[in-house]
Amino acid sequence: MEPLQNDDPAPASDTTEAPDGEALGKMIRDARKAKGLTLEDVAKSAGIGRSTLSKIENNQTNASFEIVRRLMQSLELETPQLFVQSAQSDISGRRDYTRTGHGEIRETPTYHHELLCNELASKRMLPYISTIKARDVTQYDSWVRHKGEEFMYVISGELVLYTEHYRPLKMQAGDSVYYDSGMGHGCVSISDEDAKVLWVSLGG
Amino acid sequence: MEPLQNDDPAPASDTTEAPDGEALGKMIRDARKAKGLTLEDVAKSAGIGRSTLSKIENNQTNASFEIVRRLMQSLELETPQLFVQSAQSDISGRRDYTRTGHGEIRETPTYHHELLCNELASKRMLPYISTIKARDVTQYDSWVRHKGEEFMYVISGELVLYTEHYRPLKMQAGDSVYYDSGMGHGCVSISDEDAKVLWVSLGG
DNA sequence: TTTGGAATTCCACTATAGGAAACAAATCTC
DNA sequence: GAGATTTGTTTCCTATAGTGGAATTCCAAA
Repeated sequence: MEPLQNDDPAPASDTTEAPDGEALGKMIRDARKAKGLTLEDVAKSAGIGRSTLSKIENNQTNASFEIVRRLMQSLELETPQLFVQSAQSDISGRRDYTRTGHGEIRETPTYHHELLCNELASKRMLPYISTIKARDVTQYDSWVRHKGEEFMYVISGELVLYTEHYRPLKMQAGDSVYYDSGMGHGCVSISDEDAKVLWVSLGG
Repeated sequence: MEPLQNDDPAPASDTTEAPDGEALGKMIRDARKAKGLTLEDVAKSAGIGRSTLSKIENNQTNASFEIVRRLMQSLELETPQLFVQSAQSDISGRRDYTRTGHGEIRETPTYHHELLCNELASKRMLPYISTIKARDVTQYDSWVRHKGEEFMYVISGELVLYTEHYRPLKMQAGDSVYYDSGMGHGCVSISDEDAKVLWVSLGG
């Protein structure tokens, strides 16, 4: 399995094999870090000792299957916002969230993101649904850039997609758009209800 | 939102929670039997002792991750298959509201595809909307394989996604799933209305 | 039934996984 | 800045995973 920050174009092997000793530790550490959890947090959640977890992450031990299984559960069951951290590596310029303690992630006043898959390390596309607060224009002058491509589909609501190179695009439920996400982009809801948007992002 | 796999309140033993060795041993044994191999064959191939393998298959030991990994390789089991019952499945999806248990149907439909972007040559992802004819089961015995990954989001209707390696997955509007499209897959609408599905496909 | 290969159990033994606690290194308070 | 607190690493030590070998049971075919 690949690290969480899979910037690389990936070998696209269709058969995923179990991570070898080295990859396993890194994968677990990445996942934990991505959620802002401490060794103790995860260890306790998985019902193991934090020293054990430390050794596993550093590949100093050959963990039992049961332990690995519990760790996977613990790391994937928590908050679904795991992706925010991993996607952050692609975003240059601005963070759209602020971290509090213990893996909780506070969304911005404007956006609320919800990841649509887990086991990010093994996936190349990143699908998520964003709720865009109604008529919130607090960030409409700043946009996001992250190398790669992005597909967007409006589930509900009405919004305007602002981009760096094109004129703003008014969109309604059912509309969709495909663009290079290296180009600055951002959304503003223009109706009274929050807009719900499905995004599928592909890193460059 | 909850993971799709967790929508089955009833038998936690089989679906969601790790059957704690029970399933692991059985899975390995089944795989071995399916190939007509003896304990010795597999043990030697995986570089472990016969007695060890016997214990693992009978859930009399908590095997190490490394051992399980080697067994997997020997038996040509892929990670998703291995973890499908213990950890999160590789088919990971989310639903946006609760509902009751699901049936298991293995049928396929007729599709009508609608591309959501043009200039395909310059794009890596392929987004399109498919209308799946209501209760059309004409192709129930054939599925599609194409190297790469695929994300699917149900816009409306009710359908079952059946795949080569996993149990059929009942899905409703708002549900989504991410899977390796090299694995055989197909859909069938199970309600009276045509199902509308958004697909984003990424070639290998 | 007999028979021969396959599977399970038992045994003594070694290596090590995993936990507790000590330790170190940051980070936070006042 | 000193002390307290938190996070991660590194000792130990015990429990057990994993081993080959041999005895025993299982099981299907002759």
